[in-house]
Amino acid sequence: MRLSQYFLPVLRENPKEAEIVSHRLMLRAGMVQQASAGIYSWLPLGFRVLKKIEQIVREEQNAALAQEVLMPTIQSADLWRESGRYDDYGKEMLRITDRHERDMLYGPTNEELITDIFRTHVRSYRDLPLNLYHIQWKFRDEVRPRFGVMRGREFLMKDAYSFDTDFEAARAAYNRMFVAYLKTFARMGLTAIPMAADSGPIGGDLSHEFIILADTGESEVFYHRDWEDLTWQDQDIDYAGDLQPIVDRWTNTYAATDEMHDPATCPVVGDDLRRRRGIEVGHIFHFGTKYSAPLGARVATSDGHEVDVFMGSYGIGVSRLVGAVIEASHDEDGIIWPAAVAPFQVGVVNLKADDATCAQASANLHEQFETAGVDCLLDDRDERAGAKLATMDLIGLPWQIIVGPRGMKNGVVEVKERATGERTEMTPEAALAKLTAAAGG
RNA sequence: CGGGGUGUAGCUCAGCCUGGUAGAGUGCCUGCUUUGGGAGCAGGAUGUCGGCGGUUCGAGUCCGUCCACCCCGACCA
Repeated sequence: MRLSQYFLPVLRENPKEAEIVSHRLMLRAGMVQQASAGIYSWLPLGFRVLKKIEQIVREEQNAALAQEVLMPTIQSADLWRESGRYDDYGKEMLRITDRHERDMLYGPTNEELITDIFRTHVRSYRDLPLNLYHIQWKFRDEVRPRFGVMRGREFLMKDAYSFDTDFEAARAAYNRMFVAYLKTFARMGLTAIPMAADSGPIGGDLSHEFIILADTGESEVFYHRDWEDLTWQDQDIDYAGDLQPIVDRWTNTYAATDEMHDPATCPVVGDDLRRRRGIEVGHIFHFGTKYSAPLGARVATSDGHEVDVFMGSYGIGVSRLVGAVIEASHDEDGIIWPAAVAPFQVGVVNLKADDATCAQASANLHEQFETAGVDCLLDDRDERAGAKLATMDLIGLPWQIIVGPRGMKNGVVEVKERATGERTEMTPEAALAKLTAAAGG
């Protein structure tokens, strides 16, 4: 993509409505535009990142034996009356009336709909286990939306729902999602710490929030310092096998949100106990028959009984993650995208647009990256060098190739790694080879 | 939902107290000079001063009312 043709409305100054860093940077980098409070349009750069994150989530859900469906944003109130939640759910639920005066709502969540799908089609234990997920926009009419896309009213979310005949099978389903979440966040370059969460009486120990650490996080978290050395080692997971050992390994070390943390009973003391802020990016929990019972979602067991199906639900805040990644990865010059979610892998900067040698060399590099399947943004605008470099730092592509007349005299370009600022001179061919390899192309 | 605040050019803001021709910086357009970290000079375009009502000879400015947005708290993926 050539920047001269790309819609990237960057701002030099901070819009005043944005307080926290991810919100500021997303507006300045031309990723989103607020449409109204807590509701955003996604511009090309932001949309690319959103889709990258969504795709990673999708791939890991599929790998973990979940199947993708798509449920609507607008739901009928009838199902919610059946589950008893129509009156319970407060003003966060956006209620709508259609032309026939029927009560409708913009879904804040999908337990009712998915349970309806299940009860309509599934009658036997032989059809289980089953896990259905979708990635869809939701709406919660928060009193006070803030933090940009991290706490919007409209947000893109993945939620999965598992169905099992008994608690032990439900635990296995829970474990599959637990491990899938570890893999998902690790792929995005994030360390997400699973923290025991309050699930009420039904869930037992089967409720975890996945929290990434960031100083601007919304909530306070406590954890053993061993977490700082615990990183996910990529490995092939057999989702049909027993995942309990992996889950145990990732739950044995203390970590808790402030609601769950009790200094009186906390097993970690002194320097070992770390206290920081975090952002919740995922939440998984088992809720048993809470919805299956009122909605009549039952299956026949092998011995001919009928049981209310055991369910769990597993959410990931996809649009929130865009902001969360930035909170976790930026500096004073702008965003620093982890490669896996970067909108482009490489930015080629032609410092001098009217220099034939530079123009040729940068255009060649751009074309060769595209041919190699590496997303590349070529800054071919007739701008000052400083402005172009500042823009490139702001939008945070993992690698920059700086092509200028000074280097071209010696046949070299400069390769800059955004995260470290480290610059190396090399020939364009070497730069191409290095970054194509780095991008896994 | 309680408390506080802000709406003036694409963006950041001054002007309002004390009513009298709509401003600055940046961005944008044109030209020239520049060209390795947001350049210099010259010229140019841009506003229903958030909406409605009122007071006044006259309202961006005073009064009323509505709306939008932001911040703190409570609440939440």
